[in-house]
Amino acid sequence: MLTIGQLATASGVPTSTIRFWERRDLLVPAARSGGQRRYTEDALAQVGLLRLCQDAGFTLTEIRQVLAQRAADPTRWRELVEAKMVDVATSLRKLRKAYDLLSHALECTHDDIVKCPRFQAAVENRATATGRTALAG
Amino acid sequence: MLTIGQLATASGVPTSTIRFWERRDLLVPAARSGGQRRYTEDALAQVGLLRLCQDAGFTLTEIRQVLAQRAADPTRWRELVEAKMVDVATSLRKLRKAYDLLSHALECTHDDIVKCPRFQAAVENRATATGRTALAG
DNA sequence: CTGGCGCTTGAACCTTGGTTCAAGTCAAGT
DNA sequence: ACTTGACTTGAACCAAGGTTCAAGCGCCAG
Repeated sequence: MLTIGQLATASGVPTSTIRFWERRDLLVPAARSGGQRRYTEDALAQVGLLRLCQDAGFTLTEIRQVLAQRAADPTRWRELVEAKMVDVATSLRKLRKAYDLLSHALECTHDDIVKCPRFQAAVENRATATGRTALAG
Repeated sequence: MLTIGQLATASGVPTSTIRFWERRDLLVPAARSGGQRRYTEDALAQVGLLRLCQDAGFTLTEIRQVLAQRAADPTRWRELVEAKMVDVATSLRKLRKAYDLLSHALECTHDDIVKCPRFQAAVENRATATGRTALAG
């Protein structure tokens, strides 16, 4: 059995965070020995799962839902995962654009980047995608 | 000349955010007419630049630095941009992994994902990459 | 018995990026 | 003159995801 400190070291997640997650119902309350938490190796996988879910862009609230419905309601679970895949794909596209724009910023010969047509196109693109209504001309 | 409301509509950035950015020295204080801010079309590009920098993952603090050194110190400016490109590339790799893992989660035949070798490999990978020291066996 | 380490708790605090609110000002229209 | 609508300010508030702190407990070594 691991203490919380050992679990923290093994998983790379601070003790403060592990307790925080338990308070937030993301981890089942650990067994106690003399008031102290004791973990099995399984907990390592649980903690790892939480970090991976975070990497995938789930908020803690979403993760709680996913976990709750993991075994209980496979249909709903798949929906949540599929929805998140769409989010991730969107983020990927945005990040790729950002990367291209950064790399262009290094190449760009315009002395002021706000005059660069490529930059202006990107702004324009973003603005139209984000609730702009008036002044469209 | 645009009022702040018109600029907000044109750029897709709320008035509250525009004022916030000005307070944070990310926008030069607008000219005033009877106490009210008045903007030229240039401001539209400035606001757009801010949003694009955010998309690229710069924090507001970083953006302030980048802007401050844009004309003043081209060398330093390139460094900041190059450093951010590295960050973005890292984020891209992580997101791709997350995406693959999500898609695998939908396919996976293991009834509990924490038993799936692919999941365990991902956890292991993440843990070793994140300051793990003890219990490496 | 005393240190000291690692654990416990709840509460307070932190950072980032804003949003909302109260109270007031300004310009235009009728 | 009065109303209306958009604007002004500083201050308070929000959400997420933690971190830090004070005060105290359990247990082992010396």
